[in-house]
Amino acid sequence: MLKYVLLGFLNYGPQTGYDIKKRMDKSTQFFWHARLSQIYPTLKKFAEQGLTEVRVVPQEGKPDKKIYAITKAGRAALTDWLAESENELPLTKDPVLLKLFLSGALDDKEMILRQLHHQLTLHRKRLAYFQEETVANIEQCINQTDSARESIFWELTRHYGEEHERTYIHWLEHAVKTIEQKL
Amino acid sequence: MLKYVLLGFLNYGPQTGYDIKKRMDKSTQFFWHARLSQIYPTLKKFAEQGLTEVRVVPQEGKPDKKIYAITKAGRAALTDWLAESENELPLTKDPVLLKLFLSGALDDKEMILRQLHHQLTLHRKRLAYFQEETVANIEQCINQTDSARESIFWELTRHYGEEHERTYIHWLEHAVKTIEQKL
DNA sequence: ACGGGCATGTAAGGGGTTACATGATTCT
DNA sequence: AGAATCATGTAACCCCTTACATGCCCGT
Repeated sequence: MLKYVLLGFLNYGPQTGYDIKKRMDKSTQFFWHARLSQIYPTLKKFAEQGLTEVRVVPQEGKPDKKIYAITKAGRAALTDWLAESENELPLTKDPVLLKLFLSGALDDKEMILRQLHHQLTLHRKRLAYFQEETVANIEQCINQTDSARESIFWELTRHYGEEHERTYIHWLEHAVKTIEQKL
Repeated sequence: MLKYVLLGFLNYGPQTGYDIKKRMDKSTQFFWHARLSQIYPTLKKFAEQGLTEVRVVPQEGKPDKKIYAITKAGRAALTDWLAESENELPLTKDPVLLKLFLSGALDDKEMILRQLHHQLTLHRKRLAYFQEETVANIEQCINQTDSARESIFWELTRHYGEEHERTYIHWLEHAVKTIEQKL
């Protein structure tokens, strides 16, 4: 899967693995992410498969830059994958939900409430992130690269993030109330 | 992490790995899941660590039943873990969001809309599942095992599932409209 | 007759994380 | 003075999935 994410980013224009990582951290971070130690080897394989072409830019004091550009074959692989229908729902693993589910094993209701309040803080921060930083990132990207068409999709996924966080926060507030009253 | 999930289920009462798997499929399935091929080896290690005690019930035509019971040490390990605060937000990987984010690479808007409609079908089914099957499962479990206290937590996580699906569906509907209009 | 439930496991491989390695420049 | 940014990678390890292996009983 990472394969296609990388092709997807290369489709915006030629860039290095390091560049892709930075962009990922600012955009797909919350529904897709990867480390450099996974990105570099994956990119390396692309050349063999004819999905990309590489230009090496020598540098001093740093490793040489490897600028990857997507090929026709690469673009074809990407669009094929995008067109495939997704038949499985994503199987999230959420330790917080899991802990709450199993919290019958805890006698101390204050402990559970502390956990939930802590989560509220984290999710409120992330909601703010989607409402501020992400909006700014998208705007900046539109200005720099003239990508009105793409921006529709970026905004849609950003909006999902915002709505998701809002729902999570409401639910946490509801959970706090329920536990305070019923436990 | 699976370690604690298994301890959590064993805390409801002694049972086999097969039993745990069945219960998991009916309850935590959507925020935590595992295969039998992972559950069995993990349970096996517990005995060595003194977290469980095993009773072997001979059977014919089937492998002998191994009924695991949690020990004091096991319960302590479980409650310690439950009390630990979660500092990371769960990093979901959602291929649908990812594809939509990268859909600028597709010229054919109908393809994108088809994908979204397909997702709507899947999520509506799952919403119904949370509203029907899960409710029934919880009720059945309360009747069978006298677990009013635990049921508060089960209902809270079920409720999360319902709200999450509702939000996802609303967002998909919004995405469909946006693409129909703006693309 | 065939599929599903019961009940246990092993082995191979894929995907991902963590740790290690290098080294100049720029910001705080 | 120390951290962050730039820029690449390798190696060990862990978690998880997929495939394989066995075999009876029950329902349709």
